[in-house]
Amino acid sequence: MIGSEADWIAGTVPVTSSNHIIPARRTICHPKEWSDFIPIICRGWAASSVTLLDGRRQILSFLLPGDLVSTACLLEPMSGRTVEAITDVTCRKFTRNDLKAYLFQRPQLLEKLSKTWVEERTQADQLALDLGRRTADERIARLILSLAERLAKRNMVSGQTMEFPLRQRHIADATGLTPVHVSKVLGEFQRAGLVEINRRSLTLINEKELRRAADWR
Amino acid sequence: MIGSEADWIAGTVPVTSSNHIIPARRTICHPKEWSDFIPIICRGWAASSVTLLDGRRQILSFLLPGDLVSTACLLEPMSGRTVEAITDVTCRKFTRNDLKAYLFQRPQLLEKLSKTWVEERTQADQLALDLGRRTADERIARLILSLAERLAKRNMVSGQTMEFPLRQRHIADATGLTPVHVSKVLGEFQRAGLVEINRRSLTLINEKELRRAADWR
DNA sequence: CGGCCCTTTGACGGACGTCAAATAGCGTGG
DNA sequence: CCACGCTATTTGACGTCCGTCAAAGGGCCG
Repeated sequence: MIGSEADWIAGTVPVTSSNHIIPARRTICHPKEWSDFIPIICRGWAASSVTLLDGRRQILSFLLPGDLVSTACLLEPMSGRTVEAITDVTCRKFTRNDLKAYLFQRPQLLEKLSKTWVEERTQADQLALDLGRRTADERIARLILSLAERLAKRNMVSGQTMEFPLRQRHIADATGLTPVHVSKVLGEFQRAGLVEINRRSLTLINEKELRRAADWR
Repeated sequence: MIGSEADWIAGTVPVTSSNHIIPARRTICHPKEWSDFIPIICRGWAASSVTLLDGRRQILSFLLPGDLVSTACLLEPMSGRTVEAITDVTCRKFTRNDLKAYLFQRPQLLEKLSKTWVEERTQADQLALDLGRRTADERIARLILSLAERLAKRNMVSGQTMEFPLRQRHIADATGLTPVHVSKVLGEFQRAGLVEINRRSLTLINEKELRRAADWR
């Protein structure tokens, strides 16, 4: 949990919290039950998503250690999202009211909060751009690079390799593609010597080329 | 500007502001120049979008009278977005610092702000779901319905017909499609008797069926 | 009248989805 | 340890939705 985005809250708030351990594939928050608690991920990976009745699903973000589920729901409850553990997850739940009271007495924390808000908004904008206007290759390459970047900030990368517990259906749901197509693209990436994936770990072999494929910057 | 989302700020804030008139097709805010001013639309339609170097563009939201450009950039500047007038637009620009000072002294306004934040976040989630997981027909139908709903809140619908100044390329950029395909889908919608569009105005002929096409609820 | 942008339409192509079958992992229980 | 059942991954054939390209017509304005 080093250098993560939500340190300013996880580390500093002396507020009632309770710890939980959720096994992989179990849901952490149901779309209805966004009521009074705000979870922060302490260990493991999770996904925050929205789903249609017929099963189509869109992952909005992956949650890594230190991440708040969404800063937008800090002050007001927000519904419709499902948060689901990808690996076994340890999380801590804060009660919203305590957190709110605490925050409103510290303007400089609100400043920090609004910075985080802007970041989150920017992420959302980029997601829309990706889904609306980028090709499958670009989307997947960008997803890998952005995860690598976030993991690096948390010291969760050694050399060029990192833990990578995502299933291809997670990647598919995050990029608006099908698992089959994801498999094909990842296959090409590996055959082209851009990355290597095995046993739940990913290595960036040719980061430069991967960035080119991602149209990165 | 009746019943619009940002009334709580546009109507109540006694803060320095300046009025501007921007002709159609002109840009209101450049991606770089998000510095110190926050525009609110008073009259006309605008679009807020992000673009890639090669010209691919994604519209993130349409701005109607009363709309703030984005609540996320109220307290902190945010860059990367372009705001562009669709019709002639009258807008008012507030200076961020004044607004900030004003808000921080009124906790109940901050509450209101955070409610708006949640709404905006929910919109963003739905946009991602649309772009990632819905068909062209669904996306277009939903866009029309959501605009109709927003216009209705502003008393800008008479009967079932409303001003509708969007060009098909706006719809395309908002839905992640091409203008050509938008034309085909709108053609089908009209031939199927769902809507009628002419001379920059739109009439809902068969709203029920349109909702079905949109998979609306 | 001429130029520009928008819209419509059709033919064609390509990116991605669907379906299906084969293989590989992986955890569980014997 | 093996057997098993489940879930992931891979691969190929095929289909479809949507994009591309091009041409023609319409509306608007100088």
